[in-house]
This record gives sequence, C-alpha cells and structure tokens, in this order.
Amino acid sequence: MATYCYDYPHPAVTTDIALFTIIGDKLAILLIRRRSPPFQDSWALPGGFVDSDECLEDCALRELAEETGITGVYLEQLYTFGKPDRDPRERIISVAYYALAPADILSPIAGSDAAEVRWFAFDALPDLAFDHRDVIVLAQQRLRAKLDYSTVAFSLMAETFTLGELQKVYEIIRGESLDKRNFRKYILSLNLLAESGETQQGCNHRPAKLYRLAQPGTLHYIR
Amino acid sequence: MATYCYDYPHPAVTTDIALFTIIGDKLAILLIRRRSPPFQDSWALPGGFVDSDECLEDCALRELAEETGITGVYLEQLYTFGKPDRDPRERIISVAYYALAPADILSPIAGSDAAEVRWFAFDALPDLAFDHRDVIVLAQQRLRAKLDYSTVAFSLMAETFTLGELQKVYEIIRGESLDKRNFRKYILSLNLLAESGETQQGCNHRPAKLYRLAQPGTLHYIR
DNA sequence: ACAAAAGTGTTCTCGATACACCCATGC
DNA sequence: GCATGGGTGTATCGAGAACACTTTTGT
Repeated sequence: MATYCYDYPHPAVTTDIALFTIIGDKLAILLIRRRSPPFQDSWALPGGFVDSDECLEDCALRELAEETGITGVYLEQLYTFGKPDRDPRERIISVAYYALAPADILSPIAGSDAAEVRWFAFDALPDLAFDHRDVIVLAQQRLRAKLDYSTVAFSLMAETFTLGELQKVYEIIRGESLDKRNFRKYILSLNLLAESGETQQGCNHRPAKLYRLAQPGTLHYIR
Repeated sequence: MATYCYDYPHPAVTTDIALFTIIGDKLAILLIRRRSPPFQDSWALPGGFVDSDECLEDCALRELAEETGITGVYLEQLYTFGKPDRDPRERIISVAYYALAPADILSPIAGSDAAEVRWFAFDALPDLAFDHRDVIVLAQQRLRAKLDYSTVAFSLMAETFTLGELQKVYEIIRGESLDKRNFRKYILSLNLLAESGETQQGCNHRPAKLYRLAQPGTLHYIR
C-alpha cells in the first residue's frame, strides 16, 4: 500500500451531504447505514473522502452517486465542521453540503460503502454517527430560511406540479399552514412559472393545472 | 524533522480571515504581505494551517493574532474554498472566515509570518495571492446581505457611538445614502441601544448623544 | 453670523394579511 | 349527491419611503 508523507500533520477532509426531499407530507432526509467502523451499523449522512484532484462540490456529487445512486440534485455548501475529536479515527474535517431533489426521481440503491440506504422523516431521525445530527439540524434551518428569499423550494418539485403541491412543500418546510389565495398570488407574481397546458390526471376532484419552471434549473433570489 | 504518513493523500487545511473595519468613510480590509513563497511579497489575507488539535474557529483567531496582533473581533465562518489547484505547492483547502472590528482598537503589527500588515480600502485592493480576491468579494456580499437581517454592523462600532456614525457605517456597506429620520426610527425601534448619558466632545457642531449596546457582544436577527 | 451636523413627525404607498364561496371531477 | 381539492377578489393593516425645518455647538 502506498503511503503519503508530510512534514506536519494533515487532517483528512470529507464531504457529507444532507439530501432532503418531500415524501407524503413530511420532510425526509436520505441516510445510509454504515457497513464498517467507526459507528458500524449506525445511520449516517452519505459522504466520504475528497480525492486529491477533485473539488469539494464534485466530491459531494460523486459520493452521493456512489453511495446512493442518486444524481442531478440541487447542491449547496452548508458549513464546515472541524472539531478535532469529531471522528474517533483521526482528525477529519467535513465540508457539509445540503441537497434537494424531487422525490419522484429518487430510488436510492445501496452502493459499495453503504449496507443500506433509506429515507427518514426529519422528525423521526434515528441515532446518527459522528456529529451528523448537528449537520442535519443546520441544513434544515438553512432550507427554511432560504425559502423566504429564494426559489430553492422549486428544486423539490417534479418537472410539472400543481400550485397545491407547491404550497404543500412550503407548508411542510415552514411548519405552518398558508392561505391559499395569498400563496398563489405571491408565487404567480414572481413570474417564474409557466402553465404546461396539461392538467392533473386521475384525482377524485377537480384536476389542477400543471405548471413548470419558466427557466428550469435557475435559482432566483427574491427581495 | 518529523514526518506524518497516511495511507492515502491528505490535503492541507488552512483558515483565512477577511477582517473588515471602517476607516474614514471607506470599508477597509486587513492584508498581510507574504514574506515567503508562494506569492512571496504579494498581499494576502491573514491565515494559516490548522493545528492538529484545534478547531477551525480557534485556528482563525490564533492566526489573526499571530500575524497581526489583533484579538477580540467578531468572527463567522464564510465558505470553504477547495479547488485542487488553488495553491501551487500542494492541495490546500481553505476554510474562510470573515471578521468585523471597530477601527479604533486596531493597530496591526506584523507577526512572524508576515513582513508587513496594512489596511486597504475595499475599492482599492492590490493584486492578491491565491484566490483571496474571491474570498473578499464573497465576504463583502455576505456582510451587505447580513446588514438587512441582523445587527452585524454593531460589531464595527466602538463601545459608544453616535447614531450619525452608525448611519455612516450602514451607508458605506450598502453603498447608498439613507434618510436620517427613517434610519433613526428603524434603529431605535430595535430597542437594542441604550443612551450612555454622555455626548460627543470637541466637534464643531451640535454634540450628538452617545449610545452603547444594551447587550454588548450579542448578535440579533431582525425579522 | 455662519458652518456643520443633530434632532424631530407626518403623509403616502405598496406589499402582506385576513377572509368565503363556487367549480370540476370521481365515486 | 357528496366528498375532495381547485380556483378566484377585496378590504384592511402596517412597514417602509419621501420629505424640511429648528437646534446646538465651534469658529
């Protein structure tokens, strides 16, 4: 096995990814069960060591893909966690990211480093490895704050969606119900949605109009 | 010299600190002139390698103290920069912080790693080492954004200050002039200031009341 | 007297909030 | 016909913006 030597101690650097989606009427987060020590068999955020020639964001995307098979998410750097004792093996500094994706394209598959991959409701998290609970709590706070001044929530929607579904997402993240008319007025006033021309199918009530993003993949800042 | 060996490559990790203050009627930032390669004799942000047993924030405070003699600033993590080639020597990941301090307590002194320490106006920066210009630009954006929803600006004030001085700070960071009456109404409605009882001395106009923070050292979020 | 910044209220505008009924579909 | 969510408009309230003159001090 090759070894890499330095004149002074170097920490290891990882990225960890808190991937959120909406499942049913809950905010959910993707966890993997660790198949090796430390914290063997504990649940943890997907993530892993930064390769020597990849940037941090690429590392986060690669680890997410390798461990869960998921690609194409919205990804944003969250915070860097660096307490000296946060990993029992050696000094490990973790650059945490949070990610958002619509639930419908996600069917996670356990990868090489993970024995199992599963969604957990944010309000029913299991015990977590390392300081990953802190990471998740911070990520959720950031998500909630960012609802108010950006269009991050759109990253949680399928390609087409109804205004009712979008409102539901806002309500779940903010933890409170919203007035339907005011919400629609607000969202439509942004001029970021276009009617797809289609309507909902197979619901046992009046079918809603389906909307899509006028400029898909673009994050907008409000105010 | 001792060597430290690992089974796979480890990046080096540094912290860099963008310390802002207000000098005259300009936003200013503290830079050091590097006394060794790479970028020898270039200006750069203060910062340096994380010790093996210190947390990231402690590292930032220590490096700032060692290189410039400055302590007691407001400090907040900004972003982690990790492009593989951002340092020509080896892979170095930098956790950037931004810091704020009132100009009056600051008399920077060159430390061991810095040949020279100086304030530069934000709008007249010299060429900078590494990606430090990106760091500074991001830090200034964060500072400006945070003015609107927190009381960060108070960290730039001396222990007592006038409302006129505070307004000046807001105007400098936002880059626009503000209405005096509206500003005073807004600031006083926060109920975070207390009159010190004193007034300004030795100005050739009507002396202003001096205020102090009701709870010094506390950051408040507005809205 | 004059220069220079301190101090002080009111009006208006616009965005945010509160609120209730009819509509289209599946069963 | 009834249950279910879709779709629509108006009135009110409050925060933010615009705006000008008097006061106190030093020179």
